[in-house]
Amino acid sequence: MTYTIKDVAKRANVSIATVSRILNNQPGYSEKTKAKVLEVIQELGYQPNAVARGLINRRTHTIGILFPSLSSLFTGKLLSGVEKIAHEKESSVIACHTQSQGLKTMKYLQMLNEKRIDGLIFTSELLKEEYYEYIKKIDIPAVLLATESFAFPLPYVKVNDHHAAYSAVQYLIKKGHTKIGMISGLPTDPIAGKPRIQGYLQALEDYQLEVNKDYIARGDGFKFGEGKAAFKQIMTQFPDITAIFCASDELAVGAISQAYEMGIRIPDDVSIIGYDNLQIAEMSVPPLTTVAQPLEKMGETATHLLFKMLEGSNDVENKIISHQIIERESVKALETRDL
Amino acid sequence: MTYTIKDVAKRANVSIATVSRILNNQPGYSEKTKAKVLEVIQELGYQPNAVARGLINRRTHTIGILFPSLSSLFTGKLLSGVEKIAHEKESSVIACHTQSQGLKTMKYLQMLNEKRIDGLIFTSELLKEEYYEYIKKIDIPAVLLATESFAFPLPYVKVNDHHAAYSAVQYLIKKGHTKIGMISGLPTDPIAGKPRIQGYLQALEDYQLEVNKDYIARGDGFKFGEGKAAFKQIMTQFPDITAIFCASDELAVGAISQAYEMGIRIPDDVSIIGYDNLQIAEMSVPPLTTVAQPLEKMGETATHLLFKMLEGSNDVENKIISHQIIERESVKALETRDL
DNA sequence: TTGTACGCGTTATCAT
DNA sequence: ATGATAACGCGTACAA
Repeated sequence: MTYTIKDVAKRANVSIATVSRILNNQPGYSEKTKAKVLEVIQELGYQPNAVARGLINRRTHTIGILFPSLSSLFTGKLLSGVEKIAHEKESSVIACHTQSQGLKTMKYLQMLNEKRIDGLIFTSELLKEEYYEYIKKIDIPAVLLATESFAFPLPYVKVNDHHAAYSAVQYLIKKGHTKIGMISGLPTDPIAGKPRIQGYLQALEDYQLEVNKDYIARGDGFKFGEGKAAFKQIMTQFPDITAIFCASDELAVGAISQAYEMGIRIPDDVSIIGYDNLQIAEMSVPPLTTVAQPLEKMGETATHLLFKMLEGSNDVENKIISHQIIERESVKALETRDL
Repeated sequence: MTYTIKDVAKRANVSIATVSRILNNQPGYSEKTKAKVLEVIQELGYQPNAVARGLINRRTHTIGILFPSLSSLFTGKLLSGVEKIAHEKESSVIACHTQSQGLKTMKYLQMLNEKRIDGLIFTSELLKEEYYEYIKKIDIPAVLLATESFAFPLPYVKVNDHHAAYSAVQYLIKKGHTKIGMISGLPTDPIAGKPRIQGYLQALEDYQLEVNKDYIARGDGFKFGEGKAAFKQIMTQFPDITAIFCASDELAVGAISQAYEMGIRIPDDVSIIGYDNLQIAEMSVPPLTTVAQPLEKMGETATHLLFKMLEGSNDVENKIISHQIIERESVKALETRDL
């Protein structure tokens, strides 16, 4: 049996209005009736119906979050941060899995709209016009997480990919490397592809190192298998490369794995630096040096931002989260250079 | 602007009853009015309010899922499978993060109850009496995923841990190993601790191998760091051990990592077999041989089971999912034995 | 301090 | 084939 506010009212010999007031601690009752009502609530184990509340308050205390993949190593941390803050704000989070498909994404957006979520977090991929138009049409607060949009004005929280990539390559250079390759994502990916490639290029230029476009092996994504393939390709073509910047930790671990198969020693023969600092970074053999995105913190920040919007704040600003080099053992110093 | 059924009705010159009928394709209108109404719906971009629907239908098309951790490698796959089926069933899933804390868990349970979720999935940890009593009290369909309860009658889906552990050790034995250690979780953990230890013990016994309780190094959990520590301990104490069964892939990868630090070669000096088959298993160097739990499939199965319960089916049965040895490169054959 | 009654957006029952 | 209208469980103006 699940009780309603009416049951409580009847049993406590008061009106539902009084019960409601007590529940929402608004003024208008004596301490005595309050005590009585609370007692009855306790007794019955009454729990307010959030659905009814949502209907009348126009607030469901639920937010939605869209991920291209739910099972990637990346997603967990993000979700964890988001859920943490949402929970602090008395809200819950509906996790959706778009598989990067436009159709699925639109369906999820619709479903979330029908459920009247309070706000939306969109993660890790490009915001298509179709999505933006819909979000705008249903007029719901939304923030971008681990992605950004150049075309549409939605606030975002992410690291500066260009800068982070630059830092990684700079680190390699300061360790004395001069022949530096890269395993990248798709250059057509404006979020995680191109900016990292450009950061890499920029660093080489700034330090007057040879830039050879063929030093960049492109994966179709950021996955392990692609890292393996790319490493093989790059190392057979340019065996004199001494260090590689990988655009993701999965790519980097793939490279390490491939190196092992090829009998190439990391970091003795070639140094590897990754990007992300996922759990696998510390678990790899050797442990992976990488530039960290603080994913959990990013999730928290995005959620704080979203709630600020919900509370009607007007100073919603994009947040660039600072990245950081995590030194482990996959990079070897050559003759060190002072720069 | 977000429209209601009233707006549609007015604009189409029909009653809200008719609109509702069309929306739920129930009989009682002409093709002509149907067309007209659909047209208006299109025009306005009307989307039914699921909150109002939930209130009257007593069905929210939302299920809740409780995880001890949201960011573990384990969780993602499980969630992915659950979400997939839920989505097929036109439902969404609220992900909760209990941190294995009783208080938090109870709070989540309450919140989910207030939101009037249709069903609940409880994962990866022991179902306390308090939880069960509450679930029973609010009278909501629930299934256990990657865990089971000996004390309380909730259906579960998981692999047979005892059997899976047995298989792993048997595999080692068939590869010719006779001095086999184990890195385990807590023996007091009735779900993932004890059964795996007993499976290990049983296999040794069945094949008349020496069982030495000290060959078991206990972690406080199943994490990477614990794997490292346990490996160090076990190998310094018993350097003649040739193979180790690890109760999780994280533990196994920790062992491999530690081996690397100690200059012990895997699998040449010692063989390692893991448990889970997470993504890290294929990524490790060398790639990890392990006994696979099909996590995604388990998530799917649990969700199917839950929906069966929702639909009032009475043949809800526990599902034991079959495990499977995934051969990779972390186990070396000694003189092979025919057994 | 307290209660009545309307409305939130639907579905469903009963008329017509 | 269609329309009024009463729920669903709650919050809140208004009245008392």
